[in-house]
Amino acid sequence: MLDIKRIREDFDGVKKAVELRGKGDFGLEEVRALDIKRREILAQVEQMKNHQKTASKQIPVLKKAGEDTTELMAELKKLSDDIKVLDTQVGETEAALRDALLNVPNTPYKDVQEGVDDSDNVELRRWGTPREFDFPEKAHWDVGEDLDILDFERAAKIAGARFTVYKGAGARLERAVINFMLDLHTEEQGYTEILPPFMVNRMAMTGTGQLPKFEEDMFYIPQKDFFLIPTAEVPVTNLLDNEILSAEDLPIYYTAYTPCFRAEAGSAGRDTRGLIRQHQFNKVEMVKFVAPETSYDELETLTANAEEILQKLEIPYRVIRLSSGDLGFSSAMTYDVEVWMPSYGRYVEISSCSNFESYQARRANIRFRPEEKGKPEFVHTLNGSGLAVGRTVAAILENYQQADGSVVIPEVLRPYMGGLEKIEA
RNA sequence: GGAGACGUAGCGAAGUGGUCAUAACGCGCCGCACUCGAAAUGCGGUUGUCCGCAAGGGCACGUGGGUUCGAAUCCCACCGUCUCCGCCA
Repeated sequence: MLDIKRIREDFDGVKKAVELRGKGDFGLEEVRALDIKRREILAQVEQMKNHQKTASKQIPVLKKAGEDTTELMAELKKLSDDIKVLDTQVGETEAALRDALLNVPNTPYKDVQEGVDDSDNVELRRWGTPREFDFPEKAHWDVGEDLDILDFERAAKIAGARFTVYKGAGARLERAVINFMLDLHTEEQGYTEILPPFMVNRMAMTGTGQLPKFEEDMFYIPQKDFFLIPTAEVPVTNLLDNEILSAEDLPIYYTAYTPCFRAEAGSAGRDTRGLIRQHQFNKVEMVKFVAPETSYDELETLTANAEEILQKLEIPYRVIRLSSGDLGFSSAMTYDVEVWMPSYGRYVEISSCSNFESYQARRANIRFRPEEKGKPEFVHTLNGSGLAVGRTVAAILENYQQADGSVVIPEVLRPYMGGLEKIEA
């Protein structure tokens, strides 16, 4: 969430920045009103508490001196009741303020171009050249089914639409991709591997910004008030919630493989075939906790770390910067990495790398001490997919397919496939 | 799931209704003194947050309620940890 002091001191600036996202009102006026109300009541009740405290301490003294305290106690009883009423008001106002604040999105970074939606996104660079096929290329779901390594029909029997069963070399390919990505991040890029819970509580979901606004996108376990994680970002970022790190601890780089669960409410009819949009998919995620002044440099290296995977897999991609209107709720700036998908005839998102600045850190209360004895400050958090595994497998199946229906295994993955060079029917 | 114990500063731990919570005591850490230097010793310092221009004040003893003039202390609920039993991979 945003700093209430910043909203207090630069209301118009914040309002203008938030409105770059379009999509109407974010309740900033309400935030301002609640903030004022809260401070008014607070000043009053704190003064009363001070009196209550001082007077209460007199009671044992007076009693010892043999004086009658009945009258004083009656007076303080009245004061105590009044304080309770005001305290309740403070609590309610504070809760309302926090709720309102949680619904205000992050302000876009200065480099983010103003825009309405994804049509205003800016392409920054391309890598590789899309392959020219000398045969009619197939979509990955056909490649997979023809090779008997993907089974969407049987997945539908046991679960429903938007699920996949991987089989044989397909299952192994998925696992190979996961291991390849994790090894690259941990052995060459300096990340520490985390294997977190796949379910989290409400507080964690609020810390990274999925709640309260996007509850309908999540799978929920009412029995325990748990949510299935929509991304490893949630458990891994919240790992450090309510902690104060020392300056030497930073930067912290974590990477984690997890399945991800998304209800995909509101995307009925979109990407209904294949691996692109599933209720459950695998992803390797990178998460960074860094000092504020370094966070935009860290975003560049984070994105480069994701790109390196596609370079090593030798699959063409491009990098775009999201416009203010396409930016995620908690993000200040986001680069998407998009992989070339022959069946789509275009680039498809495979990674999203974002700098959240202090927005998540403030929600999750993740701080560090810039100087030994100094005041704690909020860290900056970043994360990026490195990469979406199902989409990577889809891209491999499409980009590496052969005229005879087989699929050549990218060289870097062969050690993870027991030396297998090609998947054949 | 059943029974019990516990949750106070970085750690250990005291406090069981009042004028003890920047919280006894111990350890750790930082500074100073002593020393050529170190150890030992001595002295001092070691939470965060909110309101306020400031002076100053409020809050926090796992979390949330309740009782009371006053709660770390009494009561209720929840969360977590540990032990035993049951079940289970």
